[in-house]
Amino acid sequence: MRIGELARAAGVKAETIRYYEREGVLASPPRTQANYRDYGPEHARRLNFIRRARDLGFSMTRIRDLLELADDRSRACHAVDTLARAHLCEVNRKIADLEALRRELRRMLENCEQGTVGTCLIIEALAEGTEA
Amino acid sequence: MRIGELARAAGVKAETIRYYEREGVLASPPRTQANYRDYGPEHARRLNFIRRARDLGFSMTRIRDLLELADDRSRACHAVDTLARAHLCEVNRKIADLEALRRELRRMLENCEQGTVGTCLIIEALAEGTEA
DNA sequence: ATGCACCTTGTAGTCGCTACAAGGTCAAGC
DNA sequence: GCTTGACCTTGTAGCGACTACAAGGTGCAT
Repeated sequence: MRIGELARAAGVKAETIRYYEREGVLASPPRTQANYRDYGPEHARRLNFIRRARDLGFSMTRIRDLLELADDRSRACHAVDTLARAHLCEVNRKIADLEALRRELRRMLENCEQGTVGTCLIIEALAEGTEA
Repeated sequence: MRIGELARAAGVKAETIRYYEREGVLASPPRTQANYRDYGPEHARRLNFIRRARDLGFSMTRIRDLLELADDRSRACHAVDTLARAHLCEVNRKIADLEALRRELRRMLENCEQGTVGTCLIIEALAEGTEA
């Protein structure tokens, strides 16, 4: 698979893929005789992971971290444990925040259906509550 | 409340707050006689909202959008409906992705407790599945 | 053999901050 | 009264994660 095809499949620009390679989160693929990058399904899966994780607000550093967890089959258990636990914390917080936001969006939609706009409490949904 | 105090309360730098003001997502507060910005609890709530939304991977444009939903009490119902529906979609997708990631992190932690590291399927958790 | 879509590297620009410089404000302590 | 030091002001420059563009090579179709 050439870079353009992979880019379309993952919904990113070819430049972004080359950027990920430079940054070391996506392995350099083999090259064709014409020096074109030649990707396999493994690359596609990894790229999808990176995109989704970025979309969820994880930094490149965090993602590098998660990928190391995924790659290092020989890592000691307590290291895996510590890392995974930290990530789980962040994930839980994000889910809680998103659920609060979802509740409020749904409430607004219900009000709308009944013709009463009512007050919008989107800000309040994320203003305090789940954090700290 | 002065800018430093607000910054500490929200966990951001004072520069970030001034940046949000320049960008028009946070209203210009009144000034003291010494020309210092003077914030109230309303500003704090809005700033918290912006921070959490950014952390959840929403762009400034999306946030501007959501804040307009919150601010415009006189908006027509079908406009609210369309906007809220689009946001709800994105929120649902993010929650689904995070839940997949959480399942996999939890599974790894369980394996760890039993001393068997096993294979890490973090990438697979986000590689395909919920999207499209 | 000549378009045309695609690839290559490299550099510069954008977005969302973040750090730093140069200077003004003000309460506390001498 | 005067200095010290924590805070504020504006402005400009840098960073992380892309994104766009330039200048040129590749390869298949007509």
